Amino acid sequence: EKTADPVTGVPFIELQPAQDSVLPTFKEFDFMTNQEQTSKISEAGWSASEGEEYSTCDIESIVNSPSQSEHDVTSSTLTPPTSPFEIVRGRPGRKPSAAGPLRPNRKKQPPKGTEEYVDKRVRNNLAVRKSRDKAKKKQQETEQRVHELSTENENLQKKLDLLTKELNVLKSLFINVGASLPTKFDEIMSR
Amino acid sequence: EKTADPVTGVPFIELQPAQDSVLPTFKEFDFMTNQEQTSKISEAGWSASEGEEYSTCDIESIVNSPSQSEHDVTSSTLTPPTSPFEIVRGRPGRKPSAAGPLRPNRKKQPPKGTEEYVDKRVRNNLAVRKSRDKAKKKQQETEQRVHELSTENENLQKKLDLLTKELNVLKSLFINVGASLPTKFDEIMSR
DNA sequence: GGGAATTGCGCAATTT
DNA sequence: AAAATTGCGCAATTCC
Repeated sequence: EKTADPVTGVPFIELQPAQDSVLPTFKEFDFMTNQEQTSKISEAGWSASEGEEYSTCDIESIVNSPSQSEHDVTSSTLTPPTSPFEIVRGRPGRKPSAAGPLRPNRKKQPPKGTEEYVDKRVRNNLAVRKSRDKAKKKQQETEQRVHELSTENENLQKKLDLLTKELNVLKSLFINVGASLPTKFDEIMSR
Repeated sequence: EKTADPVTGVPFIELQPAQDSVLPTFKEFDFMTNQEQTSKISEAGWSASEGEEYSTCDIESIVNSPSQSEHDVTSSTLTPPTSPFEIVRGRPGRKPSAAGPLRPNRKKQPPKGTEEYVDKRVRNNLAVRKSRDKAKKKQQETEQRVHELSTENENLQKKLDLLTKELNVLKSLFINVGASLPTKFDEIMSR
């Protein structure tokens, strides 16, 4: 029986199955095909409806945890962690997104020899490049925005300083002339 | 003979070898090992000293060019393009950085079986992850900064509006009382 | 010179 | 279903 990921060498972690669960263990589940996983899931009466959010595990904390039993599962949005599936994704591989739900709807990947496969790869590679260019552009624009806002801020601050100074001067002049106006002033300002 | 990259399917471009060159053609060079490339280079009496900058080609323009002979080689900083090595990098692969120089000083990569190789890969993979985490963190901080600056900006603008209003009121009051102060005012403000 | 840090790229799992 | 994202590893390059 395998005890570590054949590719990365990261050791598998022993996880406790959910109580009274008919669900397979982490390792068992992980070595199933998508189809097998899916049927196991429905067999267990467990399903994810659209919009539901499930908790995921923090892979790093599992891998780095001195005690293998402490696998800090983050709190879920709607459903408390009740199934080992929620930590299945702790296996080395794609890390789930922030609140990545586990949706047992993986599609079978096309066979590696097929023309379909090649087509898909080519298209995906184009999409990946596009997406990354976009992200890069966004990053640059965000930094540009910071510069613009900083400049604008400085200018506003300068104007503010100037106005404050003017106002103080005017007020002191009022005092010199006579403090008879503050009442009127407040009245006017309140409009 | 191969006419396209086996992986990406991007067609290879026919390039003209440098005049009187003992250098191999693009395709020949591209299929050499690093070591073979290096010896070919020194064999041709071509070398890059520290600090020299060489021109590189614009891969996109080559690939997208309707005419395969127009491979827009960017102008070099110190050395005009005189060798096909400068466009060797037009092959699908790592795109040279902005002014990416071509330095024929590639180190021989450790053999794939070696323990040294594995060590290197492991270390590099760690470094890559670290670097990407850092970049991601930076991006988030930049966006956070935009938020902060925007908020600050709004607040400053509000203050500014208020002060402006106050100032206008005070000034109109002055006018009501008598226009004798503007002179003094300017005098005071000029300090 | 040499190891760590970057970066373009492709793969495949996932999300949208 | 197709396109967009995203974690990850490789290898070339750059940085220090």
